[in-house]
Amino acid sequence: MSVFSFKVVKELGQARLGELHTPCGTIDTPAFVPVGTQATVKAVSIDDLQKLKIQVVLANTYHLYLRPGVETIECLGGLHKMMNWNGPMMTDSGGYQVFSLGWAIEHGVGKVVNFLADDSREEEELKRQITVKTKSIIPRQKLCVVDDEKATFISHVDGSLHVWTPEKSIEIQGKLGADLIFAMDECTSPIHDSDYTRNSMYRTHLWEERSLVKFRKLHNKFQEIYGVVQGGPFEDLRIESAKFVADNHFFGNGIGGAMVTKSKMLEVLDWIMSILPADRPSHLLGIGGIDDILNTVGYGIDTYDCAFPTRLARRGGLLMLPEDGGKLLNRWTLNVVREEFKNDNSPLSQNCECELCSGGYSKGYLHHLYWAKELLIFRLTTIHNLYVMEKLMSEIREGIAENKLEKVKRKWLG
RNA sequence: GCUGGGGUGGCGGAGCGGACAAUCGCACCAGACUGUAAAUCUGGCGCCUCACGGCUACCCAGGUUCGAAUCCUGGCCCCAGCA
Repeated sequence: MSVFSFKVVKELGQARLGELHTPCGTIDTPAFVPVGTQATVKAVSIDDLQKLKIQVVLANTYHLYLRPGVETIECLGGLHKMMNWNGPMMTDSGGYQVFSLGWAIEHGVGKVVNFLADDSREEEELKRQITVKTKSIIPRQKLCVVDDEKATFISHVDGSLHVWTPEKSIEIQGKLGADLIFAMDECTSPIHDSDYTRNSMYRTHLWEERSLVKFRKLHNKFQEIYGVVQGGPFEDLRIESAKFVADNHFFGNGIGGAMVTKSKMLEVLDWIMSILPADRPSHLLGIGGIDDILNTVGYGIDTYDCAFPTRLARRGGLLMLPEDGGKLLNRWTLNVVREEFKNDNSPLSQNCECELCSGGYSKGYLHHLYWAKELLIFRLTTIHNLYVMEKLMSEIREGIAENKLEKVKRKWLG
């Protein structure tokens, strides 16, 4: 029997409570996966992560390949040992960097387009907005170009050129040694049209086949691989891509790519989740807004990774529990950077039990730490935001277990 | 006292006759952030106005000029070197 397995413990509608078994431990799902791109969740220690009951972290293959380099990581005993994390781990394939270092720079957009993200406008209006936006973009030097064979990166570290292929990604992911790895894909831009997205999707499928071939050749029993569904916001493409992932022998279903808007994301999940094998774990790549998670667990998503909560923390954005006034309207965020907190002697929360909130730190002090660029702010706020994310996930799990997921959703979404 | 240099928006510091409400930093204010080029990025930042636009400004007082932060005269102040 494989050391890997995924067991659905309980279903509530399409939402499910699961156990994702890996050689490094079991992940209770639904779970949030903090992002530790460079083999560290920025600003916090492994001890911090363990106290926060973080179950699994995700690192980035491309970043680690550039620095410190694969050989060094092997010298240091592999990714787990190097970063002193003995729990389950994921690595991304580098496919997202085709977008973030390529299309995102060229198109001047994020994956969920900020100028479209807040509502569900008419299709025509969306297209018009995209056209307007596209015309206003100032071209900048992108750091990745892509063709069917490969992605070619200009290193953001030193400007050197790097050819990136599915085989290379899988080989390196094998050497890094994360438990759960991803097939190489191309993440497209929200601004790409259906023609580009279609061609890109076929390219991704070829890359995923190549990833699988390489992965099987490695005969590594201590890793499992996820496929990735692409297809942008287009129904026919998403369905075709979901079928592709379903038909290939992946351990898990990854769902990636341009969601364009929050409401489109739900449509996408609606199209694909019934196609993807339900006995596999499903991972929604790069999504981790509180509303996004609450709105998508009901489609059967098991794991989420996202840089947002930890990045937000470093910018002074503190996620707020519903008990402390966190709601959709304020994006569950309190920004201690703002002047109104300068002389605020009150603690952030009476309900949160994280190190920041239980440690007697006032909002005014956090405001000061931020502006004084004191490093403590990063650790405290990151711990807090991860605590809130974990609280959210544990309440979701409890909600599914006790048939009260709707109540949990109402509590958080308001 | 002599010689030389200088006084510009909260600060530092450009500009040296029109394109200057004044480059650029810093500081400050606001917004963004979703598989982390991210302790980052984008705006704003004299006064009035949602805006078009208007008003007051480059130590002070005069002057030259169609036009002055920029040139001239006088004053006040600062810095460096020499006595």
